[in-house]
Amino acid sequence: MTSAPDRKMSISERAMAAAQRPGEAFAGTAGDDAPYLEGLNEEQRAAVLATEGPVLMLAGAGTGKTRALTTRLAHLLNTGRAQPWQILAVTFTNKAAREMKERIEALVGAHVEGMKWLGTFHSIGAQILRRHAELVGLKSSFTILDADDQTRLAKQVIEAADLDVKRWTGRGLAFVIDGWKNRGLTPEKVPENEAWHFADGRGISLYKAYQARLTTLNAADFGDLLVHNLTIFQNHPDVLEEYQRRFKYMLVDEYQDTNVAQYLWLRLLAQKHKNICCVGDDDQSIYGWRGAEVENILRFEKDFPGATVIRLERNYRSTPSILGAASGLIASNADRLGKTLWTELEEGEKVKVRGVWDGEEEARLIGDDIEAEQMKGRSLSDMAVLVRASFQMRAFEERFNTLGLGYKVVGGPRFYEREESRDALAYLRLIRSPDDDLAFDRIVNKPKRGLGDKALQTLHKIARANDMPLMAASRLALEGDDLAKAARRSLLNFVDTIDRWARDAKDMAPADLAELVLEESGYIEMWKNSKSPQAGGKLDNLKELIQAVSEFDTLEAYLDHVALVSELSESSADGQVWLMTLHAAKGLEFPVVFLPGWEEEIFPSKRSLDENGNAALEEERRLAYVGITRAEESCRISFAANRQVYGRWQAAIPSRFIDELPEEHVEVVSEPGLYGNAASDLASHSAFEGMKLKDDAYYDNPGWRRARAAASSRRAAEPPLIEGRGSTVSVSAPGKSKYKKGQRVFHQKFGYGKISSVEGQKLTVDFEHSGPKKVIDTFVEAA
DNA sequence: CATCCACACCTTTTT
DNA sequence: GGTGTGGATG
Repeated sequence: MTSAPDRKMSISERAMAAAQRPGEAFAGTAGDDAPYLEGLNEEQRAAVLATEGPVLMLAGAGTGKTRALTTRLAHLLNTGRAQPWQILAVTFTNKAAREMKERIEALVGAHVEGMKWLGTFHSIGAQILRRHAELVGLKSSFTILDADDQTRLAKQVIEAADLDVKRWTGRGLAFVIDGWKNRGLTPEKVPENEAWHFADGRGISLYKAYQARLTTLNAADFGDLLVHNLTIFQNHPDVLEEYQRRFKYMLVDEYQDTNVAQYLWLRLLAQKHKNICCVGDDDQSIYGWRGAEVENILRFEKDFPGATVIRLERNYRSTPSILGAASGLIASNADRLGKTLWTELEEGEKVKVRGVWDGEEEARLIGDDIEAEQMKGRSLSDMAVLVRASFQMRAFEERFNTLGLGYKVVGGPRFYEREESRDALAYLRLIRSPDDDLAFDRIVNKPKRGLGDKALQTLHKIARANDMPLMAASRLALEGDDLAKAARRSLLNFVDTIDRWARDAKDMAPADLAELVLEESGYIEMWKNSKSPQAGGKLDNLKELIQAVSEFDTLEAYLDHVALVSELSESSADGQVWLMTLHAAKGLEFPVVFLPGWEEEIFPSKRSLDENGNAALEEERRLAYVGITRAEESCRISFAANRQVYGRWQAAIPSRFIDELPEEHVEVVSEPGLYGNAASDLASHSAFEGMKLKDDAYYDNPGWRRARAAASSRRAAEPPLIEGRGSTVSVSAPGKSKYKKGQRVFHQKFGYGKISSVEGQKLTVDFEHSGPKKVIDTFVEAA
């Protein structure tokens, strides 16, 4: 059980925490009746007490997973089974790591400080790599590259290989390399036949070149943090053994999201003590696109014979309606371990499904709902709007702004991805690691120092000829006479200044250094003189950045933090509605949850389906499951008939996921006639009988009347149910269309077109002006 | 070196 | 629809 970012511990948890005076807890008397075990259910308790040997904890949504998990850690510490630094606890996200830390702290107090090995895979991987960097040809001061740096570097590699940069993008190469790294593959280990994944068979050699560049730059990308670990463990058994011995107990959260590299890493480390506890929920695996392998969790028992499997199925979060809807939906997935969530909570309101005319109306109605809830005394921070993709957020932000509703976007544009942040960081990076060419390139002439293209080209040439970093090449260039006089003076000044800062850095607080650098470099001056309207904001951000640095003791710690965390700490928000993607919402819960945009092509995402077919569809469905199960009391799904994408109007049809919701847990509040006979058919359904037709004055326009007319002319034509599991909601109504392939039709928004295929009531029409689109037949008329 | 314009790409999700 | 990049131009 986890909670919204700003939610406090429950009262019982606080009581437990208070009862647990840190010092006394370590007296060693804690046994099976320790106070912190109170209030756990049988399965949770089993998960805490099964300390020895491999354990797989299958924890459904809202079943008190985090509580079981943190109690387990507290138990290990309290019973003296392990010292804080002998426990490896890995999570997938920084948010999860932070939360776990806080909750353990509440249980065992300051002892959490000793838990040096609690963190994300990447941060722990980085820690280990710093200690043994030289074993893979790096210095321990190596820079961690973010996605942007990675792409630039990949692009440089492609350019150096004389390939067409238009055809083979840096992003593309970075993507392929990432895929290999996710599977734990160094260039040597990539199967030959996969060279074709990029640039007509040159994939592997480009990967090699890319790695060589990284070594020269003394840098590691995200994937390297783990792959280098694997290389070190495999080539240096003594190092591996050191860690195997150290980690007496291991704990892995969100195991369903681990990729192959992470899996190998865990397996190597667990070999000695085998006390590994993996927690996960196969139904919440939503990171397949990033290399996560659900198989890892599905085959745990094979990997660790004799594993104890514990299922947490009692849900403390949601009402039976919400659970029922979610369970019914996820039942359509074939590839799952399967579990049955149950709850003792009261029935509560049904999951509401609402169809609306367009995205604007959707945002307006959700805004209204939020205000209505607020009137009833509900706090804004108890409500969340969860979207599939971030571009969907804009409609809501605009609406909330007009209403004056406070909202908080989680995971929006990232602070450290902004231009000024990256520039400032580049200065700091170059000071710490002079080999960091990406940083050098970024700031050598920013602000302008008269080191233009000409000078830079010369430097790059020298660097390439001698296979050295740009900083070293600069020194060399200053000895030779390849540079123009002005450039030479300027470069000398630049190099000297960097050197001086590097000396200063040794005995200076990092925040002071940052301030000094930004001032002396003229960087702040540059923005002050800028006429750009954003300059003010940028200066503010720079101040904020310096403020952030001041929370760290060393420059290193700060730079690592930035690379691995990439967000400023979330300030808690009362009086603000949450707005975030479904991915960002995993692990959170809210009394009221809005799930807009449930339309084919958006959710499930077309792009995802195009790339990965059925596997992707199942992942999208799990994402829907995650969304619904975030809700405690009220869950409101909506879809629009029309939506603007890229500024073009698109007809949309309701998501197949809506059809898959079990009818008995759902209440449909679609505007009547919206989907032609679909909605009216629903009205004839037992569950929806007597549904009041709303006054439709609002919809009194020609297009609408046409749609209505078409709808009523075919009322009760076809049964609305998709066959299969008896009672499911059907909104997209696969009835039979009166239109035929090849027929010419007119559509209110798209104009004239010819039908290219008919599938139930869904037509694919080749419109003369807007190209092929899928539309519901009630929206067109014969032309 | 600054500014303009054409164009491509975008709208999946993140360490 | 907006934004960001890269090339051409003054």
